[in-house]
Amino acid sequence: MLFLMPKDLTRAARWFHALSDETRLQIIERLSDGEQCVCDLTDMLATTQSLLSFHLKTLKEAGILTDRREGRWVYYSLSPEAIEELERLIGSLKPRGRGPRVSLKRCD
Amino acid sequence: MLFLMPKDLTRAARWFHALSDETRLQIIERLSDGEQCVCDLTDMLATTQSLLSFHLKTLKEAGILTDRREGRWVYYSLSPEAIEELERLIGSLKPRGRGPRVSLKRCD
DNA sequence: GCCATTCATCAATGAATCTTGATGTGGATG
DNA sequence: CATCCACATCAAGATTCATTGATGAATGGC
Repeated sequence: MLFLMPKDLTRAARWFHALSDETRLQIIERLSDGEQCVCDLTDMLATTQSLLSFHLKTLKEAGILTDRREGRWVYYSLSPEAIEELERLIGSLKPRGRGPRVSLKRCD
Repeated sequence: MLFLMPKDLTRAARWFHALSDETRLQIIERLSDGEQCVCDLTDMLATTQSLLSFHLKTLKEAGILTDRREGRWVYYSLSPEAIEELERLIGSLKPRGRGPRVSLKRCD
């Protein structure tokens, strides 16, 4: 039986929460082509600067993005490790063929 | 450039939201060994029956679980298709190597 | 130093979500 | 039919989250 430690469960829940917003998914979409500065993301994503900053922070705190300041500008990019981690996680959610397709255990 | 249609973005956000709760992840964990009835899940997961029902509904509406009634009992199980879909989705979030590791575009 | 630009943060509002406890529903049993 | 059991649903309160608008911090140009 799979048994994620509570700490991992918490982390997983946080990750998924970070991904549970359309704007944040759009940000990730944009970043999958490479690094972008906040100013360009603002143009592309039709949000306010303040709101975008909030979403970027959410993704960064979840470990999905990293940022890099260069002069006045801040560039965000995807953290490849995080995405791999997510893939592993999803994999672990998969039904193991082992168990009977239909429960043999009766409840009465 | 990846470009998820808005409808897919919405669906993806809903999926991730369904996975963004520790109790729901525990439910999935339990179900990855096979079908379980609600009564057993209640025992395993230290929640109230009512709350568990709420979370099961959330996962079911997201398309992650299916249910099957048998007499007085209801059995829930993971929907394999949904998990595969999720894997594909995660895959699509991956940074494509194509873009420059560091943005070439200058902002001034 | 002074001002403009880029981005982050804060406070306040409203919306969505979680949680609880009570009630409802459908199946089984007698 | 009456009752019990497994589960779902509902209403109400608590909490978390998204969004807005204003302010703050850091950088660079003058």
